Amino acid sequence: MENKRRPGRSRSAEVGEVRTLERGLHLLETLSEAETLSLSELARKTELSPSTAYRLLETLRRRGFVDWDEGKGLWKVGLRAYQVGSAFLTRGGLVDAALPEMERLVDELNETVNLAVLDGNEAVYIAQVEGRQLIRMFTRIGARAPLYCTGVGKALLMEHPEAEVRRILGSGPLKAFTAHTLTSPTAFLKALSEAKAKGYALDNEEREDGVRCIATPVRDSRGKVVASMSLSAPASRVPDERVERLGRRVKQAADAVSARLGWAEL
Amino acid sequence: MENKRRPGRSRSAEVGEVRTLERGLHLLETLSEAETLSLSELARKTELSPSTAYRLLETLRRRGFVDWDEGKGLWKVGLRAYQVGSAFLTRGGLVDAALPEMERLVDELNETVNLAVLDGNEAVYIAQVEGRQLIRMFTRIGARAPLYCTGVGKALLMEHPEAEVRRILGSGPLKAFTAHTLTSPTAFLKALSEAKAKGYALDNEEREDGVRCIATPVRDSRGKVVASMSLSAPASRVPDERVERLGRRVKQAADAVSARLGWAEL
DNA sequence: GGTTATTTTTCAATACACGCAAAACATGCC
DNA sequence: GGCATGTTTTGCGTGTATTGAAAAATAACC
Repeated sequence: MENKRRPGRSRSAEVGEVRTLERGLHLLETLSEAETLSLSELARKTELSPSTAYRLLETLRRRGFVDWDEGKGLWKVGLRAYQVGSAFLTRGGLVDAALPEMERLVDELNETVNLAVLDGNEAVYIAQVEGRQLIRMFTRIGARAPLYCTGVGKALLMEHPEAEVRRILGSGPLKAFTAHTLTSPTAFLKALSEAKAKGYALDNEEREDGVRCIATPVRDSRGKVVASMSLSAPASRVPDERVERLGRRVKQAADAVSARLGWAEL
Repeated sequence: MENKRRPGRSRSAEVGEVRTLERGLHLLETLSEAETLSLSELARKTELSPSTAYRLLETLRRRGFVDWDEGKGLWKVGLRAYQVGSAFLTRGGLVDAALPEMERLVDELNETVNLAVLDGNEAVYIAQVEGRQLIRMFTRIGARAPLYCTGVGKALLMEHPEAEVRRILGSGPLKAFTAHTLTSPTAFLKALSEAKAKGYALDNEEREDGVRCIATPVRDSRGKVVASMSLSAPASRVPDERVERLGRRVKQAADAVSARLGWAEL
């Protein structure tokens, strides 16, 4: 009685294996890995018969997912694929892409990890994985924070030209949250260039007494900084001699997310 | 004897219509247009039976093209779709060629600059550099916009013969987005020929109240219009007396991109 | 102009995607 | 709780849409 449903099940594939669609998607993937390919190359790489590959490509072309270079009979990824794909980032996909790495960081270091994006001249937290330590950070998803006194803020600005950073900061002295807050644009720019040199940004109790953050940028497939990832912890657990190591580790995690998004470093 | 092959041919589709794949792609498109959708909503919108939609989605999910929100059974576009789609940008180098000029424009004028291409009878934004002004445009990368009420749209149509423009516009009155929208094909054609004469197209709050755009075409090495570049700003910052100057400047930037692509004017 | 390598089209056979229907699962409502 | 309504998932037989072989067109090479 226990294997009553076996016969039907074993017949062919698992649920949700529609061969035709899989083949089409495989063609798309293959195309995206190489710049351009001819039909025969594609057929070879995907192990499809040329006629099948041809018809599938033709279907993809009609829908705009691939393009055909009239001149030299080569196929490439099309505009519609780009459009559909770009929905990923705008629909909160960044968080999905980042969460696994963030969780890994938390598992390993047991401190809270945040993800933030730039909005206007503030950082907005869009994801968080909490460490299991008793002490909690207050940052919440959706919360906003100034750029000049947070790790995520610095990391988001790392690639911006100095002139623009100055414009964002404004001219006046910056509001001090703690005794450590950098209140002059010039001091901030100096800290920023140090961060750039090291590859990670440090917030040394600049926003909140007793809290240090280490942050690095996350890039999209074109290398543009679209977010930043930070590790926040009580200053006591981030002594100077540990900063360098943590910085490298956070950078590694952020880079892994960037890689996931298709960024090929250098 | 002459219609010997009829029976076989008329039986079903044109060459290159693989229904299963088309349905899968249609699901992807539908998903990319809405935030997130449930299976039943998707099935309804795509006019597929729930079981079919389910199996196709399951296949897309296995490949990472869509994701499933475990919590509240909703589907969304997945990471692999993004990865595959972004290959579109690294292919002709259009965006690479344009970004530096776009950034220069933004540095100089401090307004948002967009790059769009023609797809069917719509414009699709493929790159954007945001100005540092507080006011934001809503256009997002990957978004689509009508041709008749946007700067980029007009610029894309500038070289098209009148008959074709008419065909694209259709016969009926065009949907009005604002009080300024040109709703008759004839009025639009007049505006278009003015744009042609001046070398740049103006969108005078035709899509959105209070927003003006100035756009010019970008050409490939053969002189064909492959994209258009626009500057968007609050109408208050683009008074009539400044339009001419801005138009020349945007044209200069777009021409520089065309040159980069190998176009030698005249 | 023949030889080889591709891209398209034709065509018949059958594997496969399909939709129905029913089962599992989830919600709400009295 | 139990009954009703809605959605997601599985099972299964049917018929058609997808398939690969092979041939026909096209191009590329020397």
